[in-house]
Amino acid sequence: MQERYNPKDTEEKWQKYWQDKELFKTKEDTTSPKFYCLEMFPYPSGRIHMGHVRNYVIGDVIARYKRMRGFNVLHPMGWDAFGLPAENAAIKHGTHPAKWTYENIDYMRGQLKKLGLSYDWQKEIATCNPEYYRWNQWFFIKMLERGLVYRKSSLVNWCPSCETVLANEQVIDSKCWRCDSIVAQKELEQWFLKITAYAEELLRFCDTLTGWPEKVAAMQRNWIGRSEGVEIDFPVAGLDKKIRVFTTRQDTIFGATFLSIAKQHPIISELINDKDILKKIASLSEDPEKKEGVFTGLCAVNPLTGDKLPVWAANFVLMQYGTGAVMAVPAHDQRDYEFAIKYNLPVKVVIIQDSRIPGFQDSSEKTINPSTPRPLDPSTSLPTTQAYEDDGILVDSGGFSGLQSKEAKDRIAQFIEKSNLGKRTVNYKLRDWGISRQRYWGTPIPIIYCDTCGIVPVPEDKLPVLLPMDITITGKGTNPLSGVRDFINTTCPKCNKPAKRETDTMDTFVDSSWYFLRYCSPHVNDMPFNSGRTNYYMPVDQYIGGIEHAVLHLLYSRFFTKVIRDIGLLKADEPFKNLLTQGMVIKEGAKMSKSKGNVVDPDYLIEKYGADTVRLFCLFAAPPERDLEWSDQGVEGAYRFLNRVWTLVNKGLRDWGLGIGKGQNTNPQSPTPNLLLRKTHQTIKKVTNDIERDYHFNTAIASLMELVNEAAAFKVSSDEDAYALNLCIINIMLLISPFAPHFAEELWESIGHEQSLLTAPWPEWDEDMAQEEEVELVIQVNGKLRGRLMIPQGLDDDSVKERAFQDAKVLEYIKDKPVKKVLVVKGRLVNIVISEK
RNA sequence: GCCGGAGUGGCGGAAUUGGUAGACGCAAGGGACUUAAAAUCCCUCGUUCCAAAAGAGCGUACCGGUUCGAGUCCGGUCUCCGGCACCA
Repeated sequence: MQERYNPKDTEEKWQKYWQDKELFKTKEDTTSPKFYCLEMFPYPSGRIHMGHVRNYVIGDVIARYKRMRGFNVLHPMGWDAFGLPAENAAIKHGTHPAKWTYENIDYMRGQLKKLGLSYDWQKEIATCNPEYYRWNQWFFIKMLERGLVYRKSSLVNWCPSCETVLANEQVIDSKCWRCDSIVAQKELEQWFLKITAYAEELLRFCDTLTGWPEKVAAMQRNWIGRSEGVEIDFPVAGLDKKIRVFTTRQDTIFGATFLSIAKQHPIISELINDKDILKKIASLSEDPEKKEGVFTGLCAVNPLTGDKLPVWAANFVLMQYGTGAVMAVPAHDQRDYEFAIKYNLPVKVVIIQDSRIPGFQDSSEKTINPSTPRPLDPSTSLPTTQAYEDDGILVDSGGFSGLQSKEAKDRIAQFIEKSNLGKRTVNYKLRDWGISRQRYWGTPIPIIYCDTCGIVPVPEDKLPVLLPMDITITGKGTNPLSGVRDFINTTCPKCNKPAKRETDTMDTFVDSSWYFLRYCSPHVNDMPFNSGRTNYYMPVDQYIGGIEHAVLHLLYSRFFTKVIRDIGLLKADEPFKNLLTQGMVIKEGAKMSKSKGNVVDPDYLIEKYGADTVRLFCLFAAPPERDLEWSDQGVEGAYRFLNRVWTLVNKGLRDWGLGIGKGQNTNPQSPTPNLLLRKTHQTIKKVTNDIERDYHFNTAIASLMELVNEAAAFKVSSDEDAYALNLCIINIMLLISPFAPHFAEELWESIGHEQSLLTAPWPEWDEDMAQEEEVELVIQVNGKLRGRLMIPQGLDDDSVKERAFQDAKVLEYIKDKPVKKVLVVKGRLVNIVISEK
């Protein structure tokens, strides 16, 4: 063993060893308990960053730990390899996207290997490989057969910089998720996946995701956005036409004073001829801050009151949600209220506050502003400046007056259904997933357009539709594929006449929606995956990745899993049993980014300190779910720690013959076990429990540091001492191995092992050995700490009290004051309660 | 506005079931070794009172409550972070 710790040599040596001996190869048996450990695969952008390092190190520790615990671990890695940056690089540097992508993959694979990550590289996949993306096409056709795919023209989110469409989930704050450009709206023909068909199940199963952070499940529920209400028909006055509205507040229907409809509502083009009005409607503001409307000239009839209500086109009514029309109740909806004030429309109060409703507060002293007509404050009957949106008691509502909102909702819904005026409905905010992308570097959508037969899917046996490699990408104009004649021109599979191919490619989120299934059997060619093997490994036991995919990738994957289950290939209902969303790596309080100039280069760090130091720092500086503040000095600290362990082992080898089987426990029945031995057992227990308890590696490593500190201070003066220290150091090696694997292997070998440490089981602790014989007892007087003393473990309460009352300092506090009560918490403290006077 | 989460030394963070607040590490200060420096090792390190020690007081964003006892539980307030937001 070398005198000095030399990470570079050590790490290269063991990486080669692991590879040569195929130690990370997945076992093909399906009898032992399995553990599927998965980290979100990266986009091959060129080089890995610290966020990747943290993500993959966390996963690697879990995989290594579970292997030592005897699980059959599947721990794969691959590449989310289709995507726009490859095309941008092609435009900028004149390379082919495929070449650029595969070169990046090669470089990044090397980087991951240098981190000592224990992947089974034989399971590696890249989504841009035809062997992979043909199954995207296959799933697309299967979904088409099941009615889960359709094509329609609609307003879509258009990113002018990426020159492509984005799904709703991919628009963040009106900006493109990838490049932050402001997203525009554009009318386009698109292919959609009917994720809404699974809205109810996706929502319901959120409750079963107990291994997920509550936050992520909440975000998904929020995104799906279920709301119950009724659809009601409002006849158009004087015409045989109806406007159907959706509302969740049917209890306020008697307070409706007008209707608001979306400016794209079909009734506008159908019934309105006045060019002036049409023009005004068309030029309504797009700004969501400003409420604007135009009176259409139409009137509708409230089916419950018979009142005539003016119909307004309003810019804040969304055509995509509900029916594109709403009944406006300004007294009880803030938006309608503001709109009514602006256009001088009537306000009618039909709900008043109910003192029986929890949260009711009597507010009799309200400021009165009599200048403009306002609805009445429901509790004071005085004018107010806001709509009253809470539940309450119905007034002025015909036969429903006097009911509470909750009951009124039910009764009015019943009445509407019975009278054939409408029906109860459920609406979701979730919309179908538009997957067409007007780009080259993605999966071709397997569709053919035939003048005779129309839209024809490519037959299964003609898959894959290969992405042509012979292209030029200019970045100007349309999709590069539309210029490739050999690709576009084909024959119709039905009638054999000349036909054209679809030139759009799929959203790359399709690729990542099922890759975790492919990993289970990445080399099968007749199916997307082997069901037997996949059913054995699925669901993923631990999934690890960034919170940014809380809705996007995680929702799409859940959807795909359910569809594939319904196709009959999979048993699992949900893909990811446990989810860990790791925090960001930040420096100087901000996310690392090139523009801020605060990036840390993993290659440089590995070169300088070695991968084990980088791994250890990432794990020690914060628990995995929290943000990690990068600290160069913290890295030094991790490096120092490894050096201290190295020195400890070196000294042992030199001074007292550290090695396998060194020393005998000369007195195994000794009534006072060696203190170092006890600390060793306590540390095994602590490290194991910290890993099992939400992967709190930071405290696990802290306790290892404590043990190392004690071992370093320990003086060997007998055979028993040597035995204890020997056992302690061997356990340090085992316990540190998931965190700093090369380092542990090197030490393991240095004490005489011929087999890799990877074949060793995780150590177990002996509860008796870990037990303290004496514990420190804290004595409190009236809850304040007044003394400490050592007592034997398990001393009975009466003796504990007796000893507490022998403590001189404690007696001084008590003096002659009467003792009211004495409380004993076993093994911890005594609290003596006395009267103050 | 609604829904999550957080607030503890100079810093990152511990405190697992209501029971010794500040483990472990970083930084800082002092010392040893050295011609010197680096590395390494040892000591100090929440704050106030006191020359110091001993000791005592205060202290987990703020106010209050429950309890023998609260960083932890309850009610309210403030601040910060994340998500959603004309979704009828």
